Amino acid sequence: MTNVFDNINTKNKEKLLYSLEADKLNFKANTSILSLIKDDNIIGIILNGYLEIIRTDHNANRTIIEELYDGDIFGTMISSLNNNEYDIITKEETTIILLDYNRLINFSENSKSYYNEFIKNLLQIIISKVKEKNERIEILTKKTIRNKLLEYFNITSKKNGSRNIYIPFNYTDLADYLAIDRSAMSRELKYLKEEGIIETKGRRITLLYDKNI
Amino acid sequence: MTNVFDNINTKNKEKLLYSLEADKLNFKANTSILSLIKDDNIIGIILNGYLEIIRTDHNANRTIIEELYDGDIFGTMISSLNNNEYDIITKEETTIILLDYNRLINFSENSKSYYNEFIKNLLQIIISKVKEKNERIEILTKKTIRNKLLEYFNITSKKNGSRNIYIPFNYTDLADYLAIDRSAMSRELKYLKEEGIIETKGRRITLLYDKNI
DNA sequence: ATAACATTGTTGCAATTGCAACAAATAAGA
DNA sequence: TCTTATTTGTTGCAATTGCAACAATGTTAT
Repeated sequence: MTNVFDNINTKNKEKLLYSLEADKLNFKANTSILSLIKDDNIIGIILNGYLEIIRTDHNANRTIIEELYDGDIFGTMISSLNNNEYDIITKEETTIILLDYNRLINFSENSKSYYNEFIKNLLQIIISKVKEKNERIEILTKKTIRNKLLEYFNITSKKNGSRNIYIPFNYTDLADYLAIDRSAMSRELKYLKEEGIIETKGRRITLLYDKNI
Repeated sequence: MTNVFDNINTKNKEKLLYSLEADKLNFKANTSILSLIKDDNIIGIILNGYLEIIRTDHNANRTIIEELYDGDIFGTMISSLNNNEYDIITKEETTIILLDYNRLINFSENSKSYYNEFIKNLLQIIISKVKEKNERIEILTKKTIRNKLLEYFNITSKKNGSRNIYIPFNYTDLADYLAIDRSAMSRELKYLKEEGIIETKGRRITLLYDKNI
């Protein structure tokens, strides 16, 4: 995974942050930092630490939407955080910096190589986010639970180059990711197993069907 | 809308394309150019003309997924085109250029200002695509047709700063965008009208409810 | 103007889904 | 280890949805 500071040495990193007038902020674990990035033009960058984007639904069920680590970026520009169901929380002591996107783009010292590296890294990170979002949309546009599951399996399987999939979250969160009811998903997984289409063992799923259905 | 060549003069544009070894290609109207961008690393740019990303479902119904004009970009990196339901078609005579993303990122003459402007423009365009995709995901994760419609209305209304919405596509395509059955959507719109929640006149919809529901 | 085509509206019906409630199995904490 | 909390499995049932089929309306081309 690309880090925004890849190919930028420590000295240049400091220079860059100084000239961008970036705010560097440190937080204890379990602090909400949502209010800091409500402005659409703010881009946050994790210098070190760990953040989660969380959704709390009307039943007070909390689900993890995204996990963010060193060098990752966040903001309303990148993830939808407008909705009052979302929050963004430090999970350990975390240092972030906040940038104004317009200032970044209109930066006067734009011939500096470290600046241009930084922009390129941003581009890389954002492109990978676009890809993730495309995948999710591809899944969400399927009309039945079965087809959502199979699309998810196909994408994951292709990405890993294996017909064995290890689900990176628990089944409750998977249902949330697929935007379907957990118990209905559980039922559908049972059918898929009974029909010999998949096999499961905990969070490991094996696809038994030929190619992509 | 940002164009990839904003702030780059014609001479530098030519230089840039030359040094990036970009292929410039011209097509008549109604030509499929999908095969040219199957490679994940290819970014296409429209120099002039007009493209559509089309989906043809199993019933041979065709829907427009995206419309792309001068200075816009496309590729599997940006829109999901893997699925064999998709195609990308010129709708008039169109000139495009194809870039290799890795070559672009590892470009040796990376101190040239036009190169860095170009990267910045790419970043801008891609960020706006991320936003669109976030919106769509926000809608698609709603569980009922009614909530999908209302979420779509809220987002559009907020974007336009008006409680009058003009739908930019026909109702058939709207259903497709929301990933719901058209006739079921039609029924739900009828209920919303009957309950005094919205009013419609052709593709103009007026929201009658307080704030966002 | 009229035919041919495309979009929108409508409805019955079957299939799918969400919801609720609870049991069983796992994991985490004291 | 024992207790508590979380996750997973299961099922009946009602609500929602997709599907199909067709009518009505609107659009385009000749």
